Amino acid sequence: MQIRNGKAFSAPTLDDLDTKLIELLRVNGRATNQELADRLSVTAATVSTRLRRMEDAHVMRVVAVTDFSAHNYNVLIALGVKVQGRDVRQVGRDLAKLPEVLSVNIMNGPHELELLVGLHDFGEINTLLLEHIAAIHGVTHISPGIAADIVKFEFNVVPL
Amino acid sequence: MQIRNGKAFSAPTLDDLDTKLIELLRVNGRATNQELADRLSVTAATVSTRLRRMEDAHVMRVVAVTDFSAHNYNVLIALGVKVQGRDVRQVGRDLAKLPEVLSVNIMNGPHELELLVGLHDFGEINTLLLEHIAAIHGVTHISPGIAADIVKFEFNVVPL
DNA sequence: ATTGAAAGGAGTTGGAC
DNA sequence: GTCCAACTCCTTTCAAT
Repeated sequence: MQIRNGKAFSAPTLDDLDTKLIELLRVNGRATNQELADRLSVTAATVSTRLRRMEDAHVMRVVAVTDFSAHNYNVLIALGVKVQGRDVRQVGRDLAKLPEVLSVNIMNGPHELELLVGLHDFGEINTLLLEHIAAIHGVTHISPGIAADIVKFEFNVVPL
Repeated sequence: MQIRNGKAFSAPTLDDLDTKLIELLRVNGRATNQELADRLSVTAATVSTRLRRMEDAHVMRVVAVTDFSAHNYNVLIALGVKVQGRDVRQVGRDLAKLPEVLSVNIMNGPHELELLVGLHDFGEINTLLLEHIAAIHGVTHISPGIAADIVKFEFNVVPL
């Protein structure tokens, strides 16, 4: 359970049909209601109702995703960031606004924040670190150099 | 440039219209072609052509994403994993198959792999660590306990 | 909660610019 | 590459079960 708009909010239970709809939309988010209906042996009207219900309940959303190459992100780097004198979460949100920053995790470790950043080339690393990240209030230390490669990036599970 | 099906493959350049279409589909992936067309002052036929072209070129995809709560992932944990005697990438792929594992990054640091895992509750942590992760060939050490919280999880940039 | 039918709306294709 | 127009197909609504 979570709080949304100041009210307690429970996600409705997903039955078999809901789950199967999500599964199909994961493969093709622009499949027509009719196509989904045919595949699951229900009517398009039912699909329409179910999808609306899930979207309204913020259980599922259909969105466009793009390839790394479409953004020309050829270099992927993980960064540890130390924070002092400011709320960690707030610093994290500031960092998250940078377009190069793909993910921001708050950690209980030597570095309060851990970032995954995408760059067009290695030449950008200094600009990014010095001008963009180090410039943010509260950031006291950056540990770069730990090049990362992504094996799995589960975009199907996101906070909405 | 990348290699796909044994052939050199260059993503087509995205012009203004393509970019704006993606932007709109990021907000609502099930917007109708007509709606997109109206907003961008072109015809639905043009939108149809552009979307097909981008999907065929694997530049963009529209997919369903679900909320953490829909999966009942209430606990989020980052894990460092040490690997010995086996290819790191291969171990990473094995770990990626576990449903709890949301992301797998290959790192050049003390831990060769870094995972982000989702759990239904803290009680699951022992099962996950001992029975699922430690059981994978090549895994020699796990550093748990660094609880994580996600500020940003950029699902809009994924390998397709 | 699902259905069926009907009316309005949307998608695609081919030909012209 | 975009548009127009026509045809086909889809979406939504509402009464009924």
